[in-house]
Amino acid sequence: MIASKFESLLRRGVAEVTVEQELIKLLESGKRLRLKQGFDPSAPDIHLGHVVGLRKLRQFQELGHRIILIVGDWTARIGDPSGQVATRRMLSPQEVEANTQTYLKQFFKVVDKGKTEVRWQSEWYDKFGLDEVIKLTSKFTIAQIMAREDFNKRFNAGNPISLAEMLYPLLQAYDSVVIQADVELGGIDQKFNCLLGRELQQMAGQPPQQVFLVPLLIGTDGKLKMSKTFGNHIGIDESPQEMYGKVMSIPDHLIIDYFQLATDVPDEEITEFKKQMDSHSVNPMILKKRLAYEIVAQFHDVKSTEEAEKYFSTAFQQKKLPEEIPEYAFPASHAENALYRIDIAPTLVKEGIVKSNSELKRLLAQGAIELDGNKISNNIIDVHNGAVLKVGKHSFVRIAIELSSGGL
RNA sequence: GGCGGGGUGCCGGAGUGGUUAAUCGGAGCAGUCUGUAAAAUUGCCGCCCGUAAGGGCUACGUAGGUUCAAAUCCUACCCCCGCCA
Repeated sequence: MIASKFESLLRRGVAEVTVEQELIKLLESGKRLRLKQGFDPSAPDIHLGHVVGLRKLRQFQELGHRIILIVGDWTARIGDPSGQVATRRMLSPQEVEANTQTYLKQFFKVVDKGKTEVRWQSEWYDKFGLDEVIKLTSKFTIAQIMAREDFNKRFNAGNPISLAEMLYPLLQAYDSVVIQADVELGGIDQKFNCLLGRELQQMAGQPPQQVFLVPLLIGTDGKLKMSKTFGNHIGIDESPQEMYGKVMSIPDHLIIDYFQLATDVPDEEITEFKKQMDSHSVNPMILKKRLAYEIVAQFHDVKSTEEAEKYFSTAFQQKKLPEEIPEYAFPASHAENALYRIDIAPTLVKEGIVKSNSELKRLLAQGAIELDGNKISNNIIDVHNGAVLKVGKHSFVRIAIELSSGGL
């Protein structure tokens, strides 16, 4: 039985704990635990999927434990072999540094900086000699490595696996030895690497770390795990509006998961939500708005969160214009009764609102562009200063007339 | 070292001399519907010019060549994968 004070920590938003009983013992011992979490400075932006684990880290911190954040500046060179992505290019030290700073900044939006120790793999791997590499690699067999599911799949599919990739789990495991981790936290896809850490620690005469695995959050597409590569992520550095909108666009079946994994909304309430959804006694959209609020409020202040909510309501639900519309200059040829003739194409393309003239043409043909609420089909239009263009579903542009001296 | 297979658009994957800007699927974008959900349905989906019809340019690993005409044939080179050693 889990002691009630750890119930939520060990149950909610947890995929698997190895070995649970031992972790409970550790928690109860009153010892200040060293929790390890690594990251590769190759893709610096943290998204909601990462937050699931980060929130756990924070919970541990609240219990007085210490986080050791490993900057994987060496493993980043190899590239995490999860998935079948091709070998990544090596990053320059400058890139690593820049990515790390971005990462840390975002990381500490969730995790308590004061209770975190940041360590770089280069502290130990820069000095690693070939003899040590051989020593390390000789502790494991090909069969052990091939037991890893994704390697196995790739191998059987005839896809290449470089030897360097095999080194990846070993390096990650060795990190645990160096920092003497009590617990390693990671996504469920990290299981293999984390378990290897246990083995290596035992070989080194250390008590093996407990492995705390969190589920993978499904991305906004509702199918794949959230990842920047898949373009289905909600970045924690995004604006309140973007974030709010993205949460609103997730499929209904993710709502409960998101509540559980990414918010502090109490379990009882979530259970109630689930009941309501199952019995169709609530419009899921209502629950989603609550969800969006809860999520955005974690990364932005209350005021901006409320503004984002309001923006969503006015701009999308009531189809009114949002309050803040970016303004761009449109050169006008001539004026007549305060109407200016402009060509919207150059400015829209220049500002990146549409990708190309061809793109704009398509949008026009498909009725995707509105001028003050009316669809337009031509890029040459007569407008008054301050008119608003809506391009596609998301973009609004306020027209600022710019009179050219020459005229057209 | 030997033998075999392969490099096509964002991805997967057809195509083996002209009718191919390149079948099809996925992703994406947009319209309708709606709760910026799902499902459905329609259209678009290299770039540029043109209101349009249409025209031009660039593109099938790289560089040359054959041909009126090449993603498709030839030569060289680069890269990838597998098997054998």
